[in-house]
Amino acid sequence: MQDPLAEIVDRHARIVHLPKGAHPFRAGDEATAYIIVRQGVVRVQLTGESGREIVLYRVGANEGCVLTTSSLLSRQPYSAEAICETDVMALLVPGDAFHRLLTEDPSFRDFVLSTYAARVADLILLMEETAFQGVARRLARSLLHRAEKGVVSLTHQALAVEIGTAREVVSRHMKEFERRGFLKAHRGSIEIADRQGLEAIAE
Amino acid sequence: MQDPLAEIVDRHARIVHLPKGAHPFRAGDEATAYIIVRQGVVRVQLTGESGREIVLYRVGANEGCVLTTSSLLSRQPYSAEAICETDVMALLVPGDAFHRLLTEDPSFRDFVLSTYAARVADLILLMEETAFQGVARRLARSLLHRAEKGVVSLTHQALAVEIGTAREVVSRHMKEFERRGFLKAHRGSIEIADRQGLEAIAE
DNA sequence: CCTGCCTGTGTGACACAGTCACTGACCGCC
DNA sequence: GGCGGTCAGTGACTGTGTCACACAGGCAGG
Repeated sequence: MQDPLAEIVDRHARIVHLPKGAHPFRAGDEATAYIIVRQGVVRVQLTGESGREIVLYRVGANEGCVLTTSSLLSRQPYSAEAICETDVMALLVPGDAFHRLLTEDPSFRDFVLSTYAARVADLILLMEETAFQGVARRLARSLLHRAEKGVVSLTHQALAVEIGTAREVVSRHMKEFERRGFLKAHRGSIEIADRQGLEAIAE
Repeated sequence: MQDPLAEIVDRHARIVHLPKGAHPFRAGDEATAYIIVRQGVVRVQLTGESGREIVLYRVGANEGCVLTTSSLLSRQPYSAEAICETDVMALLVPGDAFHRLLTEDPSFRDFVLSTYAARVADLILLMEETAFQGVARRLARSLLHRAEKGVVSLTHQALAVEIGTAREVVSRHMKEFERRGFLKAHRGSIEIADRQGLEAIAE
């Protein structure tokens, strides 16, 4: 977010601090304010009746949230939940100010619209992956994407939520990946041993 | 779309007529104009590598298309394709005029934003259904939703695309629904015999 | 009228994915 | 060292998707 926008928003927003693990909103809540994350990361995910979950997208520093925009504009309750993956500092722009700024402030409008456009494309991509691609491929991609210095510090359960499947399914594929020498498993983390092998699975 | 908007749009748009079956856009195309359907229905759907398809949403009379908005704003190519389900009359607002109107014209902006908000919620709902719900339930809902006077004039293949599964899977469930007396099958259409039975499956 | 041909539907065999119930392995803490 | 909690592995079973093919209805041309 550019500085001129920051000034304007600051005049209408209040700052909130949320600890890691907090829920900025849950499915069924009414949207009351537009959220702009200044520091930290918020994850937005769906939960099915069976308890299975899937990550829709993340909101990082100086980004807004599509679902919040949508809920504010349509005055419908949220259909997903948000979880702070780290401690988060965020700006809340109350609903009426949000509507006013959208009308009156071109830079605020650009900000909202640009986050919207990017996320819609992401959602369609996610749809395509979950609907048409196998678990092995999605898992390999997720591992490559979330690796830092060759290590992915996530549990099987967390990876399952990441790609929208069940933990057991992830465990089975991990076992197979390990057997093929693509990675080494540890408790709570995965060490990538053959990046190219995984890339071949991910295409 | 209200009349004042119509006037303004008319000054910047050109009218196109598309026959049933035409493709307003395909995956990979660049968005060049905002589309507003005036008459008819356009279906927007994804196609996987296997050839399997899933309907994302439909654009009816006096509605705009989220994917077009997203593509125009982010200047990314389309990730899905559009198909005219009927003969269609539509307005095309060229990209530059779209951006200008978005800035200058409040009613055009409201129009674009309101279709956006509604569709995002739809997409999330679709995501939830395909990710977490069984085929029987989705199929029952689709049948109930698309029934006109107790008849659904769609082939098994078309129903499969509707809910994002394979034709054979639909055929199997239909057989089971028929066995249970919920419906009677004909070639190219289905007659609903026990609405409440289907509603029980759909929950 | 018979013959193809095209579209729509039925089906069996199989692979993959998701669920359930349970076991065992590792970790930190008392 | 024992205990409880989290993390991972496994087998059995069900549901879903894919493939290959058979069959049925309708339509067109000879």
